[in-house]
Amino acid sequence: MTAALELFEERGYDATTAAAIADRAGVTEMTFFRHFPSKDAVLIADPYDPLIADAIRRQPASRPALAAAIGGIAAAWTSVPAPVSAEVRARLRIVSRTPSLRGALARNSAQTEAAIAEALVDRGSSSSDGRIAASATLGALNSALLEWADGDEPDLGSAIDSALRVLAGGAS
Amino acid sequence: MTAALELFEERGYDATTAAAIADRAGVTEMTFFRHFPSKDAVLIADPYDPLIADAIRRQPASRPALAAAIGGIAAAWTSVPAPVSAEVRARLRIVSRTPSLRGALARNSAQTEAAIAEALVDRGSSSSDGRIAASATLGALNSALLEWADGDEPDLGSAIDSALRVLAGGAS
DNA sequence: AACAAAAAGTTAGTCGCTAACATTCACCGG
DNA sequence: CCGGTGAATGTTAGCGACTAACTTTTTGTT
Repeated sequence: MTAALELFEERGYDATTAAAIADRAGVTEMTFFRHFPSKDAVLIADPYDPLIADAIRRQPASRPALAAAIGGIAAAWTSVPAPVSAEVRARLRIVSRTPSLRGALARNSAQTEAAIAEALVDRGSSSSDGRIAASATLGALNSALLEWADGDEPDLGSAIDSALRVLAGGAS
Repeated sequence: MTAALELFEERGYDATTAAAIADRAGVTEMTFFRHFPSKDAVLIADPYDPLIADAIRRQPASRPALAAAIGGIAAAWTSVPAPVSAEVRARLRIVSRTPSLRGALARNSAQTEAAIAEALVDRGSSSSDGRIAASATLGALNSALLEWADGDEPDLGSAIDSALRVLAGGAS
């Protein structure tokens, strides 16, 4: 993973072959793929799905689906410590600079999306509404995260806040 | 394109090689890639970006970003005739049944997203808010479209309506 | 009929990724 | 200290998406 991140920084993602990563790590290409299911998995991995889903389930029942998803995500992110967010940022910065990785990010978000949708259904949304709210929320969140990663502002929380503010309809 | 859609229906997307598509079309693999930049481009192509962007620019200035994006898309889709929507549906149905294509859909949406974001900025949004609202809207829209394509209900308009209703915060 | 431009073919290669099988390594009881 | 077992790693070979460089055919026009 270290080797991969170094190379991505040096030459960019697309110009880095899996073989080169393996080489720098002193390992075979096959070994690389045994540890990571794909080249993009080095950058895109988030184990936060259950946290988010739980936080959503704890949202007040009175809130509509979109608001509940928003509130849940905001709550979940408060538990992420600063050192972790620095790492997340380094990864996302590469993603934001590499158009070909946008698809990978979305594909990865599919699981998170399903988890959110399920949590919303548990709260009483229709499955259709749940899915829609989940994908809208994640779309906004990913967009805000990428922008945060690419900019200078250190605070992850405020990046998320601005995404949620827009979703809540408060932005002109 | 016809050859590709036939094969996707018969064997599924992943099980259809580019060579097989070219073969059925009576053409070389190279020729296929000269007409389509990638295998997934056969399914995912939408020339509606300018339409949507214009419709958004025509939204009342008083509306916040998200609401304007919603209203613009709804307005733009009313101009799509029924036969076109049948074709769109056939394509999207394959996308919805093929997880590996989800990323492709998102990658393709990037252009539409940029167009929407730009239109929102023209209306006075900050570029950050514009991007966020655009990606949320497209997330919701894509999600609703995929669900529509996979279901039985013929009316595309109402699928879009439900996406917009959720975005507007009216869904529990 | 001649010719320029556009489209299609040929060949060969890169890169991501997988399968099947062989090998080395690390740890653990005897 | 030995032997053995399971995990981690290596080897080879191959598929499929895609690209590059170059040649050939087709097409439309004068």
